[in-house]
Amino acid sequence: MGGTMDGTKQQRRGNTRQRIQDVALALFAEQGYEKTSLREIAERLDVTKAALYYHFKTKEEIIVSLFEDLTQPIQDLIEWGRGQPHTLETKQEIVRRYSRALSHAEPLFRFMQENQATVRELRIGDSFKDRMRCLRDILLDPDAELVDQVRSVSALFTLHAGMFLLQDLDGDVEKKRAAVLEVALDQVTQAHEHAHR
Amino acid sequence: MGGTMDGTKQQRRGNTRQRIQDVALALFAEQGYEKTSLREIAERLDVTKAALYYHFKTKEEIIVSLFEDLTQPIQDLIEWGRGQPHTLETKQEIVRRYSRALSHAEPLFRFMQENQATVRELRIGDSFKDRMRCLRDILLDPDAELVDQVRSVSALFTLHAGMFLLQDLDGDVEKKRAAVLEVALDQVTQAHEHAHR
Amino acid sequence: MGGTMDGTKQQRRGNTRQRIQDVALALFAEQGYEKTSLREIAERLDVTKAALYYHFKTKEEIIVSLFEDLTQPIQDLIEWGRGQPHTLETKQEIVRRYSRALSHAEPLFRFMQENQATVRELRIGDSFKDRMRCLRDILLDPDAELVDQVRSVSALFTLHAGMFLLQDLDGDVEKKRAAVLEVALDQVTQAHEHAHR
Amino acid sequence: MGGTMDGTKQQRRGNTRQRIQDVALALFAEQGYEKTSLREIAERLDVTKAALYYHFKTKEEIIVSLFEDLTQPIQDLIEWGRGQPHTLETKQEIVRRYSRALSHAEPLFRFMQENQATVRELRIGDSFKDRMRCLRDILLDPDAELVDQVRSVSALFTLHAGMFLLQDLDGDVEKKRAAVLEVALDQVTQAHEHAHR
DNA sequence: GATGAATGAGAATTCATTCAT
DNA sequence: GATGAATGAATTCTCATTCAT
Repeated sequence: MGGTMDGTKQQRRGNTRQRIQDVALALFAEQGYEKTSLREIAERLDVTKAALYYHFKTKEEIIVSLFEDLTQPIQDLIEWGRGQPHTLETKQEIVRRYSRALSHAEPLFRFMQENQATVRELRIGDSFKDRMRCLRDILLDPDAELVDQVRSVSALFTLHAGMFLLQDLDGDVEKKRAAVLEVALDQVTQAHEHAHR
Repeated sequence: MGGTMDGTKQQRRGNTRQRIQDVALALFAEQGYEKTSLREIAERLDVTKAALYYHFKTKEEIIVSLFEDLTQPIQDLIEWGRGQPHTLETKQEIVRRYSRALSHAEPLFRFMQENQATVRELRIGDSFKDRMRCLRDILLDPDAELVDQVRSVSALFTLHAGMFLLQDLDGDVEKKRAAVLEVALDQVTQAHEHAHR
Repeated sequence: MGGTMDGTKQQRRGNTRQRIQDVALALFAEQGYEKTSLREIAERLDVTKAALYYHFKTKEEIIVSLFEDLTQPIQDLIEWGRGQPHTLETKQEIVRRYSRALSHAEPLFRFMQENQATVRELRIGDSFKDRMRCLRDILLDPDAELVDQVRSVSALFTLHAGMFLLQDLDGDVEKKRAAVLEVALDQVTQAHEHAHR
Repeated sequence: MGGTMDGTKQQRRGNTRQRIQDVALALFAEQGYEKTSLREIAERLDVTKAALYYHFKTKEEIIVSLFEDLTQPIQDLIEWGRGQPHTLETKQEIVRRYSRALSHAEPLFRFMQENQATVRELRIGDSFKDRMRCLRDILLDPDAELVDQVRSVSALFTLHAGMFLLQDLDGDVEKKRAAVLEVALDQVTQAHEHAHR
């Protein structure tokens, strides 16, 4: 009984963990981590609080699991970037791929962006900082002028902030994303060329 | 009334209100608004929680008062900007003054930056968004290309993020600030020139 | 069925019940009954909590089963004692046998000793008290002086407490046990002789 | 207003802390520490749980405060004992005074006796063990035979156990206490004389 | 013989807030 | 200008227990 041969099999039972993650991320991103109680998450899923604890040992583990699951592409990107030469092309490709990676894990990144104070206290804080530092170090020429270093970092940050900052600007989402990417590429290019003149 | 002409203005009889604000801001910026309890603030000041309530009606009022007291310069800047023509010089001056204003109220801005999720729920959320929008509208040419709009917004954001992002880059604080300012000016200039060609 | 003649008696197919009892007793004795959760027991055995419920209907049933399995020798001792005349020899033999019985079920008795408050609420509480009373009544001459009654009870208690109290006294375990036994015998003897003078 | 000139002044307000201690001790002794919830204590006092937290930072602090307040006499006794020569008279006096001290803090000691597993995990566990060791070391001749050492320790334990063990023996409480004391004195005397022959 | 998933009850603790003094 | 005492509502988390599979 149940499941039959249609595709509902995998969404019937055994998807609770996934559902918890989805709802939690939505609420964390909307209201912040501290303001979101487990009661609220449980209610939205129509399960008991204790059910959450069956799947995650603590509240923190929920956010940690989200972070780990959703930032894998960025981890991969860093791995890839490390193996490449520090050419302009590499840098541009990093920026392009990062832009794409961000857009996939958007709610998570909005959450991290908007809850830095919280994130700092959580275990993910450090992993996240590490990754940002790695990316930065790939984009940066350590002996470039300070101004160009700022330009590189600013590129990353423009990507980060882009989506959220432009929300109330009118225009098509895809176009805005493209514009943000272009500005970031520009900054990275300026920084690189200036440094290698 | 009060203050007389003797210069005791800022210490008056009992500067507790001020001290509460200072400690609260430090803690809010460090740990976030929700994670900072009134107990903690009171303990640091060596007064009771009830004493806080003599000076502020609610916890929110503390942060609101900080916001109002510390963002006056930015309010003034917006006022000034609105009266100016939309020339490149104006835009550059806005960026310069904004950079200076930010550096004065740094902890508050770090707090707002890092606790957006919280801020959104608080009364200050809207005032803050309004002001950001105003600044943006001064820097922006509404009919500029999207890319240039992004560049302008990115300038603001670079300023905002600058201080925090560059913390673990070595180098003198003042120099870093100057570099950040230069990048921001650059972006605004590019945006403007591109649009007015 | 089961057991056959091959000597596998104690490991049969699946000795889980026994393993649960062992682990539970160890944990109960170490941390107390309330502080030991079924989760902990299950984890140590590398089974699920639900598996425990296959073997025992409730948590209490685990401790009850331990009590019943491990105190059989004492039950027997009481039975035996009741059929004997109230001579000094009988009393001394009771003390000797009791000492031996205790040393076999040591962890259980330590548990009962150290968790009296808990035991009192459990079903075993009364059985235990009954048995202690029986033993006492065999050792006691009801019309002896109060002091001698105390001496008899104290003998029992010295045995009980002996092991644990002397833990941090240096010396060989067997010797300490013998010394404890000697003191207990002494008390019982004094009580008896004093009463029958 | 309030208090007038009768003696009710000090029981009106400001005795809550004391009342919490009283009720808590009664419940801890009756049901054990873990089985007694703060809700229960609060309900008996007709205050909220939060009120308990105004007076004690944690549940553990309640029991710690009881321990510290009620065992002062024993602490004093140890101090006194240390300054005395190791004569039989000293030892007997220790036993006498200890008996008296115990009878004052009876519920606490019953609690500690019956919740050793719990006590061991709490901070008081060690202080308590230390004190017992001190007392033991005053009563003990370190080079006495093992049997006599057991006898000394058994004396202490007889005192401890006395009250509780004899509860269901009929007879006047004071008389029972006297009998227990006599047995304990006897043991200490035997141990001493045997050792100094 | 056992698991995976869940529940309902309850625990300790924390918080912003109030108010008589 | 401030305190001491308290509250009510919420929070995270744990536990014994159940049951379909």
